[in-house]
Parts: sequence; structure tokens; C-alpha cells
Amino acid sequence: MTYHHGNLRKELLDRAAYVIAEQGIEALSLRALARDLGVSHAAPSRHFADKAELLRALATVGTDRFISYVLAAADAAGDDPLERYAAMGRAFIRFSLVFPAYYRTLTHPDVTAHADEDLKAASERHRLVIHDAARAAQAAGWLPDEKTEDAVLFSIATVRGTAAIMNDPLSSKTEDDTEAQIRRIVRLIIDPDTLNAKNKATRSA
Amino acid sequence: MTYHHGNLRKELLDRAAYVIAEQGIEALSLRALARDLGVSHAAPSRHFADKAELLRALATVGTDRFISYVLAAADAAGDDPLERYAAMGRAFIRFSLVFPAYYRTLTHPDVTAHADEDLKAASERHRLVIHDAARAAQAAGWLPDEKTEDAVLFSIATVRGTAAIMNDPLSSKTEDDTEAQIRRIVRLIIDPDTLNAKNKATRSA
DNA sequence: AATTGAAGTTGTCATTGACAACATTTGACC
DNA sequence: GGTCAAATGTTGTCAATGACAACTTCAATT
Repeated sequence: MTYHHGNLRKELLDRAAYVIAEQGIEALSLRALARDLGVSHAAPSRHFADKAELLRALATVGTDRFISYVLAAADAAGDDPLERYAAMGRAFIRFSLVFPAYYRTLTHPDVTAHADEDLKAASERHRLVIHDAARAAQAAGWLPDEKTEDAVLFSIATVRGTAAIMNDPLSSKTEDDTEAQIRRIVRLIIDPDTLNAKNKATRSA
Repeated sequence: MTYHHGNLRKELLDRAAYVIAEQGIEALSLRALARDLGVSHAAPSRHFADKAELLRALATVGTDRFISYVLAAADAAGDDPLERYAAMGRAFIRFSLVFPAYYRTLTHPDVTAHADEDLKAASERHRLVIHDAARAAQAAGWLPDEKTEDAVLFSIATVRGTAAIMNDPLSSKTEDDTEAQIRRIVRLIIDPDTLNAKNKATRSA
């Protein structure tokens, strides 16, 4: 038994993400995690002061992945600011389905209620990415009459709520074509009808 | 020491709601609940098979309160279907702030993932209330071109996401005038542009 | 009055998170 | 190369918790 595992912190985070995705965040136990990695029950405490700190670390990692995922979707959508913003909205929702562990962690009361500096910083980075894209979209005609703050809150609320519904067995109608549903909802945010004639023409072209 | 408490089930639910509102849902413990009510540690098991069942019962009660709260707001808004729907949206968001315990319970993974028949039935009642109001709003001109299912998903997602953000210390900007913020967001769902003559003309053209 | 089932009690167990005290490894410094 | 301090892992222990079993009391029906 190697005394030094060498990479325990990262492996704990990875294994935790796996367990949460497979069995839900309620099933996560530090001791079980330690057992899974063949390490003593107190080993995790060397890397995370308590369980909440592990969850916060996971949320921080998740936020950065979130940012990468959303930015990649924007870049894949091309240069048009409205198309980019719509693509980011779709990616936002999709993220919760692709990485359920991060989604669960990011919406866990223990995490959001007691964020540490790392998580707050990551969260701020995330906020900036969305705001910048929203500003560009507004300049291109999206909800041009609205305060940017309200427009951002509105769109984030919608995609976040959609993600919540789709991750909620009670509400989700388990639509066969989830992706099409996502597109339709995001279309209602970036509503072509609220755009000026120029954009309308561009879209119907 | 009265052997028969007489009203334990209801008192457990009330106390649980109080504790969740005060200290968060993670702090809820069956044994502490029993202590608070001056009852033995196993007494709750006579009324709830396990902790999750108590949470589900709380969610069921909460759903019914939710329905009452939202319907009352609609009735206070008068007869116009669009005004009623907007009022329901605002009430939807406000509910999460007024009854945090129910909100937490209704979004708890343990509850949504393992709903029992009672909760499913309550959830279905809730769905019907929203759908009926949405249908009426559509008939009155709200997103008239959209499939009702999509229009409902869109509006529920937005109010639900707004509630999530406002209950999330990481995201909420702790706006001084929450109520005004709620109104502005709901206005973006029930877009005034879809109401005024100019846009109506554009749409029907 | 007897009985029966609902409701509450005591006792116990395994699991868990947290903590303390100890052991080993690593790497920096001489 | 040797020494030492810090990082990392280990064993041992504790209190709290949820769950369960076995026993007790109460109330309602007959």
C-alpha cells in the first residue's frame, strides 16, 4: 500500500463527480469515496476540511467547465452575436444534462449558501462571459429597449429554469427530442419577432 | 407525559417547515425534530417511514399551498387572461421567497426523484392550473403562434429560473426592490410588444 | 370489560463526519 | 549525503443520525 497516493485530491473530485452522476448527490459519502480509492477513511480530510469544501471545489471545477463548454458552443456558432448568444443558451441547458454531477453541485444549498473565494471568483468569471455576450447581442438588436441587467436576468432565468425542469422527474415530460425542445425554448428568448426588420430579414433568409 | 401526542404528524410537518426555513434543509434531522416536540426519537417513524417520506409529505402540502397562493394572485388580478397569467407568474416567483421551506423541499433531489402518488397527484393539479391559465392567455393573444406546450414550458422555466436565482446567494445581486425586479422579468415573458397594436399588427400581418 | 390496533417508548446497530494522535514520505536546505 | 520540516496518509475514537426491533400505553369498538 503506497503511503503516498500522489494524486488524491484530483481523484477524489473525479470519483465524487462519478458517484453523484450515478447515484445522486445524497449518496455521496467521504468514507465511501476513500474506500473506493483504496485509501483510509481520514485521508480526504488532508485535502478538504469537510464535506462542504469538497462540494465547493467540485462546483468551482464545474463552473470552469461550464464556461469552457458555453464558450465553445458560441465559437462554433460563428460571428453573429445573436446566433452566438442563442448557442450559449442552448449549451447552458445542455450542460446540465451532459454533466449532471456539476449541475447538482452548483444547485446544492450547501454550496451556493457558503461559497468560498475560489467559487465566487469562478462564478464571477462565468457572469462576465454571459454579460459580455448579452451586451453584444443587445447591440445587435436583442431586446434593445431593455436594461442589460434585466435582459441578462431574463435569459439566464429561462435557460436555468429549463435545465431545472429537464432535470426534474416530476416536471419533465421526457420529450423524445430533447434537443429540439431546447432549440424551441431558446428561440423564444431570442425571439425573432422582437427583433428589428433587419434581423427578421436575416433570419428568414 | 401524555403518551398520545394526538397531533404529531401535523406538528412534525410544521416544525420541519420552520427548521428548513430557519436553518436550511441540510440541518433537518428527525431526531432533533422529535426532541423539539418533546417526543421520543422513534416517534416520527409512526407517521413517516423514513426521512424522505416526511420530505415528500412536506412537498405535497407545499404544492397545494403553491396552488392556492397562485390562484389567489390570479383572482386578485381580475378577469383579463393575460393580466391573470402575469400575476400568476409573479406569484410563482414570490412563493419561493415567502415559503422558503416549501421551495427547498420542492427542489430537493430526494423528493423530485422519488415522488409518491400523493405528490404526483398534487404536482398534476399544479400543472393543470398553469396550463389552463396559459391556454386562456394564448386565446387572448399571448404567444399565439406557439404550441401551448412550448409556451407553458417557456414561461414556467423563466419564473422557476428567476426564483432559483433569487434564492441563490451566488447569483442574486440582492436588488433592493425585489418586487420591481419580478415585475420586469414577468413583463418580458408576457411581452407588452405582443399586446400593443403595433406588434399585433406585425404578427398577424 | 376485553380486545385490538394505533401511537409512543426504550434499546440497539451500522454509517457517517469530524477530530486527535501517530507514521511515513518528500523535498528543501545544509 | 544527511537532516529536518511539511505534506500526506493511517489508526483510533466520538457523537449524531436514520433505521429497526421489541415493548408499552391508550382509545375505540364490540
